[in-house]
Amino acid sequence: MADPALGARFLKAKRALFDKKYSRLNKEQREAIYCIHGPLLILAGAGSGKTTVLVHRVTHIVRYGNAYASERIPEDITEQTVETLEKALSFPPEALDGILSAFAEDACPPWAVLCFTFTNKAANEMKERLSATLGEQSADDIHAGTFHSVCLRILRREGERVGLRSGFTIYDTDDTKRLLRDCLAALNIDEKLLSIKTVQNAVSRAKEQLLTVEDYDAEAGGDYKLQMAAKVYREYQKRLLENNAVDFDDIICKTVELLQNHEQVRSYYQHRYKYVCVDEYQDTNHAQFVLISLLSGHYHNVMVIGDDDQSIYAFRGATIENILGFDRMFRDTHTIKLEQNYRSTGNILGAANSVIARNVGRHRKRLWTEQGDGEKVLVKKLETQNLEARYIADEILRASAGGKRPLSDFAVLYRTNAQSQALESAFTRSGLAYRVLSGTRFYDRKEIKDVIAYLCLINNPADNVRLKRVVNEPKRGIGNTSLAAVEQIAQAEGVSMFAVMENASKYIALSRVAPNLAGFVTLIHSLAKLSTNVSLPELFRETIEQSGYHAMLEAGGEAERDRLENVDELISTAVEYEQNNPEATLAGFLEEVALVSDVDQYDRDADAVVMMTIHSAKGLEFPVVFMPGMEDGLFPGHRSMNDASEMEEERRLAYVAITRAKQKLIMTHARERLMFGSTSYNPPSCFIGEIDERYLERAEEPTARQRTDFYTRSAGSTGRTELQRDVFRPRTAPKELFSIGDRVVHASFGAGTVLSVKDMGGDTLYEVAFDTVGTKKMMATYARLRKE
DNA sequence: CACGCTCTGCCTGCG
DNA sequence: GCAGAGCGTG
Repeated sequence: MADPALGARFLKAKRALFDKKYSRLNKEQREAIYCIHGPLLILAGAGSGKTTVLVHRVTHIVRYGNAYASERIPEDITEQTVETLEKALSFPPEALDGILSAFAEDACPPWAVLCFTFTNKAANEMKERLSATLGEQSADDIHAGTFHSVCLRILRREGERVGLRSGFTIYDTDDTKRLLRDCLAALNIDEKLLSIKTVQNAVSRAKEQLLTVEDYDAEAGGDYKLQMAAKVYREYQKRLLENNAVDFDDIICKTVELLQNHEQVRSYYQHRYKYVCVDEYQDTNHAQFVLISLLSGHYHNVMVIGDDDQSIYAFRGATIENILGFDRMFRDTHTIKLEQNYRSTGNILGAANSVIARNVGRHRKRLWTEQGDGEKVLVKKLETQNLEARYIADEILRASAGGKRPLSDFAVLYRTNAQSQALESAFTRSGLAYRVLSGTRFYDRKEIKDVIAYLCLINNPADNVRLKRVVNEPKRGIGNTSLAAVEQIAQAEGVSMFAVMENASKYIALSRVAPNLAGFVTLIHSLAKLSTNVSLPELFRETIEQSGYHAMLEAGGEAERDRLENVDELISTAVEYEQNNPEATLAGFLEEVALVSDVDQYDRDADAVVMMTIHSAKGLEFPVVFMPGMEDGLFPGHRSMNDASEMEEERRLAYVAITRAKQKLIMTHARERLMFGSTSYNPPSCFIGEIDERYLERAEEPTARQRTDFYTRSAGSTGRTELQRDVFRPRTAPKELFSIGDRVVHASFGAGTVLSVKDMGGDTLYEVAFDTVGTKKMMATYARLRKE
């Protein structure tokens, strides 16, 4: 037996070495990494290095297992070994890996670690960072993915046990809507009584709560509306089954059902995954919580990380109670709070803290920083939304002029997508390069969904929802009446609509449209045949050609040009997919498309101001952040203002927005604003009032007359007053006139050549071909061009 | 069956 | 203020 004093020195040296390895992290972060057994809740405030902790912890588990906490002392330990270890303490952290690996104990194989994320983007980021620390080989074995992709993988293997037939398709929210519309029609329910949106939400909430049709029916009780919703839910599930389809919620709750009811399957996965990690835990719903509990049911090594203060998705079913009550749901939970912020200045954090402190339902946290106070948060009142937009554009031009800051330093974060309109036009006029992260995602575009629907049909002709979507797109003379007849026969005979169409001539009811139906059937047959022997891009091209979809868009001329481009873009994604997957199949492509619906829009390298909703900004950070529309009725939204829990969610949203800013935050509000076509006069947001004044700087406002003056006269009109000049004065030389062919320089676009010059209402519109950023149009007053 | 007119309702949105 | 859906007519 070794000398106890020597053993103690060994343990001390070992732990000191680990601390040294992670010396760039703070104490709480290190604690999170070392704590690998049992339930762990990490409350990670905004900007507290959440991802770093997550990645390091997984890496640590795989490399060293329980090495840090272990009390084990090697039998053969000698004075000399301990001395070597103690000496190693002076090594740089990077040089310690070799020594530390000798301490490894119960290191976990990578394939036994499961990490859940919410978005594909987060999953990819995690995989990338794990590759960087662990090496590609091990990182690839770690199962990191979205809830949906992980569950789908399980369902593809075991789905038959919960009533899914192999090759089932996935319906997105739009397909779901279409199917629900059919259900309402079949049940003779007026959409005015029970809107599609309402049932869609009801069904989705029900599934997130793991309520079956029977449960829901029972809960409806005497409530007529709920009873109707229950009927629709029942019909909807029946039809999903007929179409061999699942919706997004089914992917989760069918997996839960599978694990709950099939001991063998449950046991397999429980033993397979030794460690379960969940990112953004505040966004999980009840079904996901149950899933996590089931999967971690054997080893109980479940770690969740998140920030209750950033829970902003209650409206889509997330239950903040999951993170608030984690320690009650999992016995012997260890909780760690990460409160040191590495992102923002003191004033910005002060503002964030004072707003969020008003919420009642939260874990108490207070962000702090070692950085200085920085600049105060600027609050600026403007007269109208257009002036607000111009103010922002002007401030950005000023702050970026002469390359002081790249445009990518600036972000404009707003509550609603509609707010981007005014901003965009102001930015265009100022010649500011900008990017809008819009609400409609690539795969949500109508033209893309149409082409995909054709492809789904080739892959699975039983898919009635997709069939109905494209059967008359472009027009083929197959209207609703004929379609209804087809559907009725299909229902009566218990076959798919496509099967009825294949034999259309057999049915008297269809005699009139039979030739049209036959044309469509021939199209799908011929494409299906093609799909077996040509490449995916080739198949896509043939699909849009033969279906007449391409011709239809071309006939649309200028108006449809974007759509045409998007369709071409889809073909490019097929090319890419084939390059990445040697065994590319149509079914595989469609599956990926169903779950990967965001082509990551945000490119942080592009030199452009970025604008987006606060929701989409979660997880991002920017040196300078503008928050326009800080008005009661807009933010917080008028629907939330008389509901305490909704107000708390809006407040968390404000907290998310504020904590995106690293150095400078500017909040603006407009006295009058166009909402739904009419003018509203909104008071400044109550959230501004909740910020302690010592963190604020209120910009003084020009008088009403002066402002109106500026607004009513268009930029550069002959009647410009001194004041207007003062507000929007060009920062470079006074307006100079250029002609075609002149070489000019723009503050943010660099050098270029003037292509055209056009007089426009006293101002001049230049079209300039820049050497590096392409051709742009801009008004002289705002472009501030200089001679090269 | 297709087109055009009127009516409604509208925040945020991952898979 | 605008888009999508419902409805009536050619």
